[in-house]
Amino acid sequence: MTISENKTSLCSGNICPCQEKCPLSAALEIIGGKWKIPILCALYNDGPTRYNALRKKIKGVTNTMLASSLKELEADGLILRTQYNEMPLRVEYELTKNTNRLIPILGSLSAWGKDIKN
Amino acid sequence: MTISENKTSLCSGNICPCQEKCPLSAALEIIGGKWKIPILCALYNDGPTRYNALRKKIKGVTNTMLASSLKELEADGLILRTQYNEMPLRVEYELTKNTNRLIPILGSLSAWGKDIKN
DNA sequence: TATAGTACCAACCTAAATGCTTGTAAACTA
DNA sequence: TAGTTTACAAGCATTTAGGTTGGTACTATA
Repeated sequence: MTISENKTSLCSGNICPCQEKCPLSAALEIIGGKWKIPILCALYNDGPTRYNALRKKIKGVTNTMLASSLKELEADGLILRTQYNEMPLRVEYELTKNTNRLIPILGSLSAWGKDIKN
Repeated sequence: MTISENKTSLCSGNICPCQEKCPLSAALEIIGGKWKIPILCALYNDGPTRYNALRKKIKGVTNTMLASSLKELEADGLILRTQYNEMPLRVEYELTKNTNRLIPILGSLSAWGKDIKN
């Protein structure tokens, strides 16, 4: 019945639609939400950036959303938080190596999203 | 001030974080939501599939969600709906060419999502 | 002492996404 | 003619994401 073809697996062994989390859905959840991509893009474009500088660059974001999104991105290993105990306090955020491997994939997605509009 | 480097642009001209929609965010919105990826995976794995077959394969999906997700995917050009006026009515859904170009990108995302867990 | 800057947190509320239940049309089948 | 199957749709409830407001702790500078 089921013919085993040499297709690219989207779920690495598990067949989607899966009950347990597949890595694809996991990845999309990590970068999902309204502010994650703008944050990643800002850090990608400008390198290490301070909290308030991010607030100014990302139009419309609130303290609540920026702080919680940064926390989640840090917990997921996508960004690195470095605190300098100066006065006043300085905190810088930057992309990690994991995220740099993600960038070209997002680039492809962006190109696909551009094409599909035509 | 701004040094023009030869980085991959994620937003094709516009600099994220952007006020207007960038193609990357557009792409993520199209494939976002709880059921879009399971639907695409099911159609990718099994080819043209009927409505009720999708319901059985995708565990936990409701009629409301399946019907509305299919409609959105069709409106966005990701799936093709074909109706056969037999008795009883038969409707089949399948991926379009646009979606087939998306598959390898999702494969990369999946691989990245798998790696990041370690 | 007063003011201002930095990096956040917490409580509350709204709006959007998702879920549940029931209903319907069309056409065969017994 | 009643029942069955298929592919949905409408209405309402619930859950979750996101937004608003206001505040904290620390320290420097005037």
